Amino acid sequence: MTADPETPLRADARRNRDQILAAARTIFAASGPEVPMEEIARAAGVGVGTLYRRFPDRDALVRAVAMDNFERVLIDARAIAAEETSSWRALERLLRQSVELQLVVQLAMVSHRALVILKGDPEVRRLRDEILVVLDDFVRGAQAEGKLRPDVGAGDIAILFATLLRQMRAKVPEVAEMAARRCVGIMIDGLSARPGTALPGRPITAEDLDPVDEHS
Amino acid sequence: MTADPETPLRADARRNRDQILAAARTIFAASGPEVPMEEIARAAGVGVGTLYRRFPDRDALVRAVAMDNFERVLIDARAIAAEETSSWRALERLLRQSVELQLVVQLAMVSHRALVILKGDPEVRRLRDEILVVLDDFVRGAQAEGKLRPDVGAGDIAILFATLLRQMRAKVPEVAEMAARRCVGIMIDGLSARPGTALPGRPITAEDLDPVDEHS
DNA sequence: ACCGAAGTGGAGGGAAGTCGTCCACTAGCT
DNA sequence: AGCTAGTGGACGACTTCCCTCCACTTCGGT
Repeated sequence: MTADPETPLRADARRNRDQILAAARTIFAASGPEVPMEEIARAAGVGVGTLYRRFPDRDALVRAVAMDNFERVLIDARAIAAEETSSWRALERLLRQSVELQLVVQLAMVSHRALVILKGDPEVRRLRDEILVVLDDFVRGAQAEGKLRPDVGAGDIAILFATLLRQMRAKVPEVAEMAARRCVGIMIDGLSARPGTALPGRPITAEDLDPVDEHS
Repeated sequence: MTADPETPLRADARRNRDQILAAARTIFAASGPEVPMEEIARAAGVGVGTLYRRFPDRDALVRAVAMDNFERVLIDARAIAAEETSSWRALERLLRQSVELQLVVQLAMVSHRALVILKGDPEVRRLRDEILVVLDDFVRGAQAEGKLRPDVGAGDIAILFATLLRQMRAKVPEVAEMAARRCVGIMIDGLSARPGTALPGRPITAEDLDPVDEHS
């Protein structure tokens, strides 16, 4: 999707395609994979027609965005793995960076609709699994270092993040419930006092919750 | 909404009303405040007509559910406050209980649509603030006990949970972003190894992520 | 310069899904 | 037994989104 066009694709077309992908990534991240196609087109500065010319339907777009994102993350993860010597540090960096780079979408894609769309695609699957492999290395490594609690797996972390960064639409009752409990457990530990890392910014107070305005 | 009907309301009508509220709570929690009214009616075992008779429109229902939930939580919180001597323990209990009792909705209600609906209602507002007061007590108390990291506020926790239990639809860029970063920070601390609480269940692995099926 | 192919945008037909009303009918209360 | 509150679900109006279609613009090679 990002590599082998049958025909080289004209310069401006290429640019538009990228803009669409970028816009879609942002918008999907913010509002889920069900936003009107037109909104994406507008954000990308193109007409719906162009959008549909490049991506036959919504599913194709979702797939493309997913691929694009997985690729970025995978590249990041590998770069980190190469640079960092401590697995714990690597893990930490990966997670933090994921937030900044809106990995959100990527894991967040686990949004029922998107899930169904991506589920069948073997390419997406493959990429996802590669990422999980790297993540798993980090996890095991960090645990060997004694920095990461031994009772979590790569899945825990993936879920924890997917859930935190976006909602985890309840699905499989059992797993989902347990996952929720564990996340809470982890977070509670994260909250309990001890020489941990300092949090960025300032404490968010009850007042800060109010100024949640509109923009539409 | 839960207290002073103008007319006593007939026995079965009362029952239906409660069932509707219960169903709505569950469904809203699972799928957000935009689900078709009919779905709620069906889940409650009544016809749409009945639903509309009791709640003029969607907003009224959302409001009622919110009130109902806030009330429950407030009662719970106060009960806990009375029973528990340690603020940290109280906080812990409140948070865990919130998951089980689907406080979800309640904080989760912060879902754009719902937010707008509830924003204006002073009654809802009042309840919410009362809850925050109790929560704030817990927080300060737990911090005084040295059990809770001193650099978080009641807002942090509210956001952390609202976000974790349901998605936090990005809104105010600045606050939301900072909040996200802090949540991550907290979770990372929660993840770092140390004599913390044991997590329930077993580690969730990468494989566990797959069996996410449909049901529709 | 020029021209043909590639690319573009957005109006609009049509499908899907919701809302909330309306009313014939049922079941509580006295 | 009778009166009235309460019930359910069919239904028409409406909204929202999808994606096609095609007249028009732009690119890029000669």
